[in-house]
Amino acid sequence: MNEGVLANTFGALALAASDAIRRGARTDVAHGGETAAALNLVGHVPGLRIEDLASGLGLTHPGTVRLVDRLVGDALLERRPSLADRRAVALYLTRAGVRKRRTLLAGRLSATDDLLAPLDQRERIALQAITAKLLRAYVRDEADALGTCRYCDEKLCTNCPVNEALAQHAERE
Amino acid sequence: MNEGVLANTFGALALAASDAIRRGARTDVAHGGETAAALNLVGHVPGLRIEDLASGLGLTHPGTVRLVDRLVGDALLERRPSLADRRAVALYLTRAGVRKRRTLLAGRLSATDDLLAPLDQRERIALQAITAKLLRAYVRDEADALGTCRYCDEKLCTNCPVNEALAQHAERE
DNA sequence: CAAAGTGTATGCGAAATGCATATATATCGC
DNA sequence: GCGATATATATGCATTTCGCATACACTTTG
Repeated sequence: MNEGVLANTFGALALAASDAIRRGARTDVAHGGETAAALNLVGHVPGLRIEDLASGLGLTHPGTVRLVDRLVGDALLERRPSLADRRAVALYLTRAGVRKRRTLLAGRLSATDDLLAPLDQRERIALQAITAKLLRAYVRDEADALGTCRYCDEKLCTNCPVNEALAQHAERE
Repeated sequence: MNEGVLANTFGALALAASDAIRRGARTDVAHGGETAAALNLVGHVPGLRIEDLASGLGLTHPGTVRLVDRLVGDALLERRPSLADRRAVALYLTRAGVRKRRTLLAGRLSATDDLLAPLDQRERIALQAITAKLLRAYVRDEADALGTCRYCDEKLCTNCPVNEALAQHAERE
């Protein structure tokens, strides 16, 4: 079998899935770009600093500051002083932010579920094994993890690479 | 196995793949957004009208007109009068556009190949079957096909849904 | 304690896109 | 065949998101 065929087909499917995820996020959050992902990441890692959020989102620091401004303006996000470093801010979801994130994650899950609906049980098991293998190989450091999993629901992630990277990070300290 | 786990992991992997594809496109084309996808679609469907390009890209018509302006400004795209309908414009790649598209497709292929590198032959065969099944179920009409396959290389697509949809469309006429 | 480094914020501008609208051509009903 | 409606493209204007350059506060290091 020609190798490129798999890469091409898989790329198309990945694009379709990511489109569906972004479409849902856009209707839920009232801001475009990476705003929804930011909300989700802060929910996953409470107390996250803006600098780390920026690297997870793949944005510049100033861009992320403005993005945080938008979410704070919507009362979904809260800046608190960081205890460890008085320069930094610790980001937390407000109660409304927590609710919004639940909506967001539910929408993403249902969109992805719809896409996967045609698969039978055998295929699901095979795809799960392949997907886990690829994701694990792809994610190398903490920034990768935050970026790749910026729309993830950590409750649905066995051996979540983000949590793993954060744990390794904590061990180093 | 909890169903959400597969959807969550697959969503993360799809996002990673789509990020990689877009990153490559961004470095190759000098314009962001859907510009690279437009270049690719016109290469796939020479003579495409702006209206159909817009639906494939998921943009409004005016947005697409401006996008075409950019590519024409770069001498990658050419507007020609449509023979069938004198209101319409038929879009074609210039020679430079053809070259650019080749670069674009090569980059996409290598990025996706890298992502899939950890898989052995058995896994590749399984993933190919699953991917083809999902893609076929997902793509319903011509607009879907243009959108989902807007970064595809039609040479690497067995039973390409775009070509199939276009063929059905031609039959209806 | 001074100097360099790090985290955040702001002024300014650029790029991509949408909405409203104008114009040319096509199609449909009568 | 002609007028009304629909369709394809284009343009003026505004908005949103984001980057670059820079300023300021705090931390770390020598």
